Amino acid sequence: MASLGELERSVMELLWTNDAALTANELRDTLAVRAGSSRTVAITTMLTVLSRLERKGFVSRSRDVRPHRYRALLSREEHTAELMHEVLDQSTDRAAALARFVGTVSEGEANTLRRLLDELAHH
Amino acid sequence: MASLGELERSVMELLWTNDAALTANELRDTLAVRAGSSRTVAITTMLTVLSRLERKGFVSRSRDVRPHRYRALLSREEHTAELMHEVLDQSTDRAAALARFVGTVSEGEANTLRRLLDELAHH
DNA sequence: ACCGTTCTTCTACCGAGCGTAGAACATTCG
DNA sequence: CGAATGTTCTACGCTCGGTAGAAGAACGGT
Repeated sequence: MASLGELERSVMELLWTNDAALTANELRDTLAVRAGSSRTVAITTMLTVLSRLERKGFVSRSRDVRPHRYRALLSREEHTAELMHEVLDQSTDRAAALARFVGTVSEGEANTLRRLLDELAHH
Repeated sequence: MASLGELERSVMELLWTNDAALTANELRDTLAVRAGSSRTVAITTMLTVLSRLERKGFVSRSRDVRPHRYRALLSREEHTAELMHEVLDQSTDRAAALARFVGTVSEGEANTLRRLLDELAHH
């Protein structure tokens, strides 16, 4: 389960909230603004992080344009769902784990799940 | 989200499948047997790992007996459920994330979820 | 075609976390 | 008490993530 560092995570957050593919400089600047200049990194730092994210399979890079543009390979929701599956896969008794999980969700979230499963049943 | 290393994880696996509280030596020996002697660590290594797991809040240690005995604070299923919640908490749109999750679950698991939610509704 | 500017890659350092275990200290038992 | 057993202290090496400079590549204007 490839994990993310703090800066890597911040970058993914930006990519997840921006549908368009962004450049390293756009990401760098947006990050600086969003985090109140407490997060102003060198452009090379941003590029290193993006390369690592690419290697880990979190972002894709358009090499045919200059400057290169990056975007998230999965949406934030897809990513979350994937992580939930990975976590669940570590369990030996999936049903038991699901039971614990369901047992600790809020009433509202339980209803959300019921509705989702209902829709699923009706294709 | 405190994460676990490979050896730490192996130790937790042993503790999760053993209801009784175990000693460092018992864990060391069991580990050696289970992993076909490819995983024979020094007893001090085991003790270090257990101390770290204690600090991280994964195991409790009985200091009043000698040798000390260790056991998992959460069951494997509780741990899995907790991780699922942590993952879900990282999402901005929980319902959307749940939708993705439910959408990628097997038919059998969907039925398990329906049954669990049903039981939940009937207190 | 040239040169300055912009962009990318290469290389490297640091700190933290984990696997690893020896040395030294503490406790128990015969 | 002394030997055996158990625990803590300290420390080293490795990998990973944050960080960025130096060097190389490509572009844009004249």
